Amino acid sequence: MGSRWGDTVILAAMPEGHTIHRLAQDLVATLGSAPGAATVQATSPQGRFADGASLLDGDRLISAEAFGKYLFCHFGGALLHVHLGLIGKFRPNPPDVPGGDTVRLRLENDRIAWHLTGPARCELVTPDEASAIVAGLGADPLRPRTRPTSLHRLLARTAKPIGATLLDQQVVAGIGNVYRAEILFLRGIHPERPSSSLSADEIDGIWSEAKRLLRRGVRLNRIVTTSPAEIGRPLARIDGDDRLYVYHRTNCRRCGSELGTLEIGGRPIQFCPSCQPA
DNA sequence: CCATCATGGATAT
DNA sequence: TATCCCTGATGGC
Repeated sequence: MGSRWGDTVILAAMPEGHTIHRLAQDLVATLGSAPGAATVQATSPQGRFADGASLLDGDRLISAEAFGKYLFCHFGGALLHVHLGLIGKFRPNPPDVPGGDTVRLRLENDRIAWHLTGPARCELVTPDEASAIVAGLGADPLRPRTRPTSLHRLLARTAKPIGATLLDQQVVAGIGNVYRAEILFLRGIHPERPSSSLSADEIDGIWSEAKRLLRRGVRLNRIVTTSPAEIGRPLARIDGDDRLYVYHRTNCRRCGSELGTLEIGGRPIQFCPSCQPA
């Protein structure tokens, strides 16, 4: 269930790039400081980020930004880096909800309390350390004015399957296991195709599809890749089994064919043998 | 109650 | 390639 914040229901979103970009927006909107606005109280109910939290306590959140799945929160006097990993969550609560013993970091003002649980990373970093993290990432389709130039170059250079390179954050940042499967489905590309065999048009297609789907993910705060026309319902009302074409399904949502499953890039991917011929 | 699994990634071998 | 790390929903007993 989502928690309610104003008119917006904020769902417990799943951590691919859209989740992190949406978090950056929501954190600034709810905790961010207009000049003279209230400061943030920071604690670590779990205790594992006690030093960092005490350093942030009483500071102001100036801005927050996402690069792929990496989140950076710029406070007045410190820079917080958060990576949710597979199971991490950063959830909004009413301010009277206390943090439980799994809450690594609690950021609170008079209106809201954000609870960070299960992060792969929660640390204070220097600007140089943050730059080094960002420098190691491929192009992020959710970043403004970003072009797929490096994507073309990196794919041309490797015969590794496209299903593997799309998961590699050094090649393209923000795509995870769900979007990988859905993007390749929508572009009709078999996941085992060697990256270097893709045409320029196919790479541009992957890029624009990623941009479209991830942007939609930010807007909805969840992953929906099916089209309203195909499902026969408005986007906001597409849910459950109808949200995806192939990921974690046994049959193709479009043509009904039995899906294949392969382990590529160390993780399982479903594909439609009919819609994505080899 | 317990085991399993998940939309991720760093680190060891 | 294998192992480990975090949490919590789920399903089997």
